[in-house]
Amino acid sequence: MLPATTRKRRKPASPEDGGLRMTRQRQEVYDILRAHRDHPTATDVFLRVKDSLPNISLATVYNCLELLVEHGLVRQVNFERESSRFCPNLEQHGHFHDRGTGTIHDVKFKPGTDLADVLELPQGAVIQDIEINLRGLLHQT
Amino acid sequence: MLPATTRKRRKPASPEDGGLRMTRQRQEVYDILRAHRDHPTATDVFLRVKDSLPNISLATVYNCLELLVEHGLVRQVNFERESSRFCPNLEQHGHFHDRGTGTIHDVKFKPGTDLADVLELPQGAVIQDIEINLRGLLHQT
DNA sequence: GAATTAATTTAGAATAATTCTTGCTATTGC
DNA sequence: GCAATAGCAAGAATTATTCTAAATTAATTC
Ligand SMILES: [Mn+2]
Ligand SMILES: [Mn+2]
Ligand SMILES: [Zn+2]
Ligand SMILES: [Zn+2]
Repeated sequence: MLPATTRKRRKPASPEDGGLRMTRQRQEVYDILRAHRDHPTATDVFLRVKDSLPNISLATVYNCLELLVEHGLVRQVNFERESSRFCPNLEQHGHFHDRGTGTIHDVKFKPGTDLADVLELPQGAVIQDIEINLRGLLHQT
Repeated sequence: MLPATTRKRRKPASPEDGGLRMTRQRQEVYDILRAHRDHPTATDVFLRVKDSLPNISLATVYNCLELLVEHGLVRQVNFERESSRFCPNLEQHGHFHDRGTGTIHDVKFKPGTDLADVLELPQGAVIQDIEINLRGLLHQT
C-alpha cells in the first residue's frame, strides 16, 4: 500500500460544501447566489449563469439549486405560489417582501430572543424548521 | 316609492361575509372549511363538497376559495411548493406541520407578545401580513 | 493512461396545480 | 317579463418544476 500522501485521491468534501462535489456548474450557481443576494428565482440564476457558462441548461440550474438546498448551503424561499427564490444566508432569518418594489429583505432575529416564546406550540412539538415571511411596504425614512 | 320594508332587495352583504354574495357553491365551500378545520387542499374541498353538490366543478371550487380568500373569510396556507391549503381561522396564527402524520396545526400567538419584538425589521417597514410556518415532529407526551 | 464505471449535464417531454376561456344558466334590477 | 349582470361548468391553457434518456465528463480500476 502506497503512503496516503502519494495516492491520487479526490478532493475531500469539506464541511463547508456539505459533502457536495463542487462541479463547475454547481460552483457558478452557488457563486451567483452569493454575489447578488437578491433572492433570485431559478430563471434569474439561469440567465446570470449563462454569462460564464453559456451552454448550461435550465434543468441543470434546477438540479444545482436542489442539491445546494439539500446540502444546506442555500435556502429555498417561497412567497405565496410564486417561483421559489434562493438565499445563501444560512443564519436563522426571515424574509420581508416589499410590495412597493418587489424586493425581498432578510430579517434577522433579535439576539437573545426565541420565537417559541411568542408562540403557543402544540404539546410535544419539536421544531425542525422555521419559516417567517412578512409582506408590506418599506417607507422612506 | 314603496316603503323600504316591502321592496324586494337582495340580502345585504354582511360584515361577516366581506361583501361577497353567498351563492350555494360558495356557502358549501365555506361551510366545509369550517366543519373540518384540517387545512384541506382545493381537491380535498372538491371531494367533500360533492356530497352536497355533486355537479360542482373543480374550477368553481378554486373560484370560491379565491373569492373567500380575497374577501378575508379564509386564509390560504402554503407549505413549500405543495398544494395550497385553506383555513377559516381568522385569528392571527401560524401553522405547524407535523412531518410524522402530515397534519397541520394552528399555532396561536401568546397574548401580550409581539412578533416584531423578536425581529429586526428593516427601517420603515410597515407589515401588512405575517406568515409563520413551522415544521417538525409532534411527540406523544 | 486506456478501459471501465459512475456521476453529471443536457434537451426536451411530462407533470400537476392553478388559471383562463367560453358557452350556458341563474339572478338581479327594472 | 326582460335586458343586464354575475356565476358556473367543462375543458383548454399556462407555468413552474420534475422526469427521462442520451450524451458528456469525471473518477476508478487495471
Ligand atoms: Mn428576480
Ligand atoms: Mn388533505
Ligand atoms: Zn434570505
Ligand atoms: Zn390555520
